[in-house]
Amino acid sequence: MKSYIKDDSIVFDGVDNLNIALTLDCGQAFRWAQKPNGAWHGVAEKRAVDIIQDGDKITVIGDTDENFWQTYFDLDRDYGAICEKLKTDSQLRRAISEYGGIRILRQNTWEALCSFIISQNNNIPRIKGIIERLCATFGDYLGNGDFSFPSAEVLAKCSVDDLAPLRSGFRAKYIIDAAQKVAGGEVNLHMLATEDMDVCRAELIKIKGVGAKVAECTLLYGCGRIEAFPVDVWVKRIMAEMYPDGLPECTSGVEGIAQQFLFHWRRNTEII
DNA sequence: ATCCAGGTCTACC
DNA sequence: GGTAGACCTGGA
Repeated sequence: MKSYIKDDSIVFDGVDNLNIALTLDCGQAFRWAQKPNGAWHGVAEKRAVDIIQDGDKITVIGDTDENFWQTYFDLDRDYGAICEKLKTDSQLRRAISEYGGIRILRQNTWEALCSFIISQNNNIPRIKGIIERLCATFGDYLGNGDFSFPSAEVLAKCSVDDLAPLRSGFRAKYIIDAAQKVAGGEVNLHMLATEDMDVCRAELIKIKGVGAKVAECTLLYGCGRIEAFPVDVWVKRIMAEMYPDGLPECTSGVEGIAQQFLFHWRRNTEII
């Protein structure tokens, strides 16, 4: 793969194992939407961009920080090798044959934590709406109708009443507790990329409204921890139906990537 | 109207 | 230590 800057865009040419539509619209990020012209528009941290895919060529329009987007799309990880290993299992082989272009995004940790707190006992359209209102109300205006994701410091100063416009329901108090603990240093997000997984889980669960599932999603989508394994109702079904004796050995160390393929396959396939 | 949505907290065994 | 029930909101 090579990458280069052209005007206000970055071009990644020769990208393997990346399907932009699948990756941006598979429930791991909530701020991307496809425009009528086919481009994917969204904001990551303070960067509002359009993204276009043409075969193995990805163009990021509106930003020129190659390193940021290379990391965001996890382009330094060898998904080809990981998928080969996972295909040892026949059911994963089927899932990968249909959803092989999904990559795990390396999103900002706070943004992922906050987003998955909002996701609990909720549905995707409403999750997106709440996050949109969160950014529009408390984020910085970036122009063209886009807003940055608000910092923990800003939200730590808010009350439950301040968050009323979000219509996030009982989750408002959880967002504030997370913001206060992160901004105040009681919860250290920086350690989550490298510390022992059980230490990381314990750190995140200090936050009210963060249980095993949200903690695991934060580690997987917000810290690059591909060994994290979020278990929700769908994954519970998968485990009961397909892996009653536990995950196959080939998923060891990359459980989160395996989970993403299986989750998507199970949700989108009628017949088991 | 009633149920449900990529869960978690609380109360009680 | 483990598990029913409640929980904001809005679309089906």
